[in-house]
Amino acid sequence: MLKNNQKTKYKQIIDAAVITIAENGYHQCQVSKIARQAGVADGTIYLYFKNKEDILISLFREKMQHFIQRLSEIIAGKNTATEKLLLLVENHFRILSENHALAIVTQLELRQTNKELRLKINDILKGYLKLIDDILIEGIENGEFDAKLDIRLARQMIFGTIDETATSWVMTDHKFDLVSLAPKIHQLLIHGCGNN
Amino acid sequence: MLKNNQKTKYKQIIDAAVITIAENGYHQCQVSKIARQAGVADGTIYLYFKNKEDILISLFREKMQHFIQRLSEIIAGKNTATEKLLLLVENHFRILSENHALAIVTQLELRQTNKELRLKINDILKGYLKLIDDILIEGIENGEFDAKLDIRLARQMIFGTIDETATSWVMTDHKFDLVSLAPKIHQLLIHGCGNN
Amino acid sequence: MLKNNQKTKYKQIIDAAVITIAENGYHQCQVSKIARQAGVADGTIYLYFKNKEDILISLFREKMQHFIQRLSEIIAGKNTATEKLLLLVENHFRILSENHALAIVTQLELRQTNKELRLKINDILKGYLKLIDDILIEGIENGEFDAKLDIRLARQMIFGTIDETATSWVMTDHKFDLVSLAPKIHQLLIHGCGNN
Amino acid sequence: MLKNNQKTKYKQIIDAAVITIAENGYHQCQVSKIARQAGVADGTIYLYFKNKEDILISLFREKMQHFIQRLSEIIAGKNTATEKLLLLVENHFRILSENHALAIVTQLELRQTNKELRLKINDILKGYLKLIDDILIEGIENGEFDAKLDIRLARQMIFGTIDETATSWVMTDHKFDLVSLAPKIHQLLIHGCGNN
DNA sequence: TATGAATGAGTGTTCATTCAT
DNA sequence: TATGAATGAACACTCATTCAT
Repeated sequence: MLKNNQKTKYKQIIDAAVITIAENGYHQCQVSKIARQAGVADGTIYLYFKNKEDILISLFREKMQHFIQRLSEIIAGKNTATEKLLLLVENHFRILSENHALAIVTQLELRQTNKELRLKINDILKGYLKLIDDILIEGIENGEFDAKLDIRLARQMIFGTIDETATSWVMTDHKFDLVSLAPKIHQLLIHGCGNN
Repeated sequence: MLKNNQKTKYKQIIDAAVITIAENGYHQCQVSKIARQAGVADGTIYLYFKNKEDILISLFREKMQHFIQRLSEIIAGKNTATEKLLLLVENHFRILSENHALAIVTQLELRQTNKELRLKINDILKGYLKLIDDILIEGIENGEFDAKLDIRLARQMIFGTIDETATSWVMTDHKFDLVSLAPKIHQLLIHGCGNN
Repeated sequence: MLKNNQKTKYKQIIDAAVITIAENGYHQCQVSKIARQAGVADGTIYLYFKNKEDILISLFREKMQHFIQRLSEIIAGKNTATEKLLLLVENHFRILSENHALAIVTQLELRQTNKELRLKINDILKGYLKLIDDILIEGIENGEFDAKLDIRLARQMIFGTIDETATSWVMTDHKFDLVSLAPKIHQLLIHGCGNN
Repeated sequence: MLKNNQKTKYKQIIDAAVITIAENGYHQCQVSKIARQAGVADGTIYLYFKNKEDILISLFREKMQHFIQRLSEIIAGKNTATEKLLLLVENHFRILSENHALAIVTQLELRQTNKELRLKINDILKGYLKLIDDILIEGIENGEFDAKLDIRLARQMIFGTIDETATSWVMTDHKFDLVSLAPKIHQLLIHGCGNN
């Protein structure tokens, strides 16, 4: 019960942080603003998080867990790596489209941080990159993908392309429909620019 | 003579900023540190730049101009879009490899800024993206690239892949040789992951 | 209890400001000096005042309130405007004499401010000028004062004379006894220089 | 010729200072602004004035000299102290009315200075106060004024009243006609508020 | 657990003055 | 005389974090 209550307030603060950062930008998001949004006192924040940076890390970890969980479930049971890749791109975009505040925070605001924090974020990101790697390995093994594929580089292409497209979408204030770009992006990732 | 001297001090401050930001990180880089590194007084900075942000913008504009200039010259006169793309990737990586401090600043530190500044940076970046677009258009016109290519998405894939790889290289403290990855990246961009 | 405590710290800072400004002069009175004198941290100042200028405005408002309050009580119940005017001059001088630091601040330091702040100060001053006007009106109505008196000009004479005398006293480092000048000043204000 | 030229540039800078201070306010009036207004280089200022404060002192001395000179000439030859006092008030107001910029500078901006500078200004002011004293002495000697008049206090009343009225006029952006107030002010100074 | 008043370290920018030319 | 590029000291204010209650 107590633990449940803690969990509630912990998530409450994280959700308040997402909203506050999205609305004010990372550098205009003071701890006191998060506290006010969460409906708790400033000091209470420090009962659940070590410091401000810890809020960010926890926020990213928490959200990325759901992200990975959801994508994993969607991908699971599909037969081809090609199809899995399409679903990954499409649903990555879908999740961001469903939560603009979160999209702003992950694509823009969370990057306005120092290298140390970026390394921690990269660490959390590994779980997501593992999803891509698994698809790539499966594709190579069953002959869908090029046997000589450099997994790391292919993963960087896939993640870099998705990320660049998503950031571009956020920078233009979500002006266009992100999800509908998935098939074309997928086509590019599988076949490249070349006239094959 | 005077103009020359001014030009010199302007560049002197910009180069000092690159070094100081790379060494200290964006948020630990005080104007006074840049001044000391440049060998001028704090106040002198403000004879050449409107404010601290203006140093960053100017730095990025100045360096990106050379970047684009150099890549343009290398690409000019090549016959195929495919070859041009390879040279673009390779020399993009080469320029970063030649100047680790600049790589740190552009890949990491310059991004720790608010949206407003990011938009200004994006504006400057457009000159570079135009280079990519021109290659894509040429490739489509002479049949090297897929006629149905979405230029914007293809450009985002190319830039996203290069950028993600470069950032990854900087985040690992330039542990591997970036330039030698160019051919494989190029292969991925042209043919994708698929087993064509 | 809380309100009481707040009130205490608010006044504590104002009193520290009076002393610090009187000792150092307005332009040499840094916020940190006021904080040190008040025995609080610099940041605490900003829990009670919007900014440095707000300290000054508040200081003047707070002191002027007591000033007016005290003069009003002394004047109340006296029968003639002439007597009231004497008491006003005498007690104006008395209050300044009792608090040299405050006298320095109001006669000299508070005037070293820009027009905008001066207008705010003038606004607060209106309460005091009203006291003078009321005396003048009463004097006219009961025949003590000239029926054709221009209230505004008479008020400016009275206030100008008191103020000039007080400033002169402060500029000479309170060398002479201010209060004992009241009867002569009063005589001048009532009868003028002329040989009536 | 050279001396003439010097004189010219000296006055040129002083006049530029009056305009610049009146337009920008004392604290927004940088030496570089005065230099630009005067059409000289910043450094040139320091060939004619010791420092910024010296510009102010010199400005006040220069203008006050003309002020006193002009008032002296107007007063000279008049037969009664009463008439002289009227002419003094009237022409004091007239000179200020003729030069709004100068009025702003002397009534408002020049007072935003520290005690040290104020003492120097007071010193220059003595020449003007002497004019008043002479009128008072003459008035006492020829029986126009009260034989028991305290010269210092009477002078403070006269100057304080003129000054307060002039400042009030400047603070209201010269909304009313200052010169036409002279007779009433004069009446007040001679006869006071009383119903004589 | 929860509060919120108090803390105090940290920095971009201005501008009077100088001095080499 | 005249210039104007260069100097560098000086300061109000913010905000993450603490701790007495």
